[in-house]
Amino acid sequence: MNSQLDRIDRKILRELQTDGRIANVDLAKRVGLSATACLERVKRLTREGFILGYGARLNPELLEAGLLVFVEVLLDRTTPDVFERFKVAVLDRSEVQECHMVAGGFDYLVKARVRDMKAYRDFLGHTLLSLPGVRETHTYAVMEEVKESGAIHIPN
Amino acid sequence: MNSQLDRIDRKILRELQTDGRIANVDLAKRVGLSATACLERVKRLTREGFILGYGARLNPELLEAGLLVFVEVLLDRTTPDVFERFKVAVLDRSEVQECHMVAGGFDYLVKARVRDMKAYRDFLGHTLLSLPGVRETHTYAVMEEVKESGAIHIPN
DNA sequence: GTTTAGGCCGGATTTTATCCTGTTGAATGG
DNA sequence: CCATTCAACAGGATAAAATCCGGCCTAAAC
Repeated sequence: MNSQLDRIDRKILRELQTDGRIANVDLAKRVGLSATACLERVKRLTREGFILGYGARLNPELLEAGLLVFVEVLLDRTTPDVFERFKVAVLDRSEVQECHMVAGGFDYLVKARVRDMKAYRDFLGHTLLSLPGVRETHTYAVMEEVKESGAIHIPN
Repeated sequence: MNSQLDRIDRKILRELQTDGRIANVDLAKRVGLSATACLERVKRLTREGFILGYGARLNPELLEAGLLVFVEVLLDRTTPDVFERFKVAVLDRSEVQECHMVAGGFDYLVKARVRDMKAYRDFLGHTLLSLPGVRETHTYAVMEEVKESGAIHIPN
């Protein structure tokens, strides 16, 4: 842990990660500070880049995004610009929640949410496979989301 | 899209997903409502389960979680309770951000953030491989995070 | 020993959330 | 067709929170 963060800073980050909309007054009580001191710390943590922003957690089930899929993508490395073009395409597609370049048996791992299998077929065909340079894909449909917190662990 | 959501509801969800800490007054201006009407909608969206909560987005680079890995896990299906025990273990480990049971060539896909490769070795050895019933794992270390929004797409 | 700076607190002020009331407009039923 | 009902909204009043403003304390620097 960054030594510039003391116990209270870390507690603030944990609390805000859990409930990003907690009132500063309540947050101050939880961490044992006055509202003023607490607010100053939150501002500092934001200024220094520890806190990147805040967001609502939405329910994919109710928002026509009930099917979660992971797709491994292998590119044809002989084609110029494939990596760049793939990135641009992925950034442009709102179904894609995450895309990571990985070291290992393939090039990119894509996490996408779509309405159903039909929507996934469209996504695969119209977006992924229509890109030149995509040599191979493997799709894994999620049957059960065991853990979804996305929270970063912050030690005490 | 769920037909009970109108254009304004969807705009509210988009705004809150982007900035979960926007003041209700400002949100109301953006969506073209009075503060009262806007607040009522947010409460309804929460009551009906569209909004699950709010969270701060933290910077993993600064929080000793700079290495992102995905691990495919194949379980030994002849051992009783393997699935249940695996789930419990995964829920207990704070490095694990996500864990999904998938259909395909393996059983679980785990997303974890650790400090570095050394920490990952510990995680793999002490957590994953020490579980009885884990037959095989494949690790993919992330070299570049192309997209990380995690945002759910909400049509206009 | 004095100065300086950082972090904290409590009270004052501004801003925001929340409550309350009345209006509008659309749908319903006589 | 008109009266009734209901849902959603707006605006003002009040409660709560954020933010600002000195002042205090401590530790480090000089």
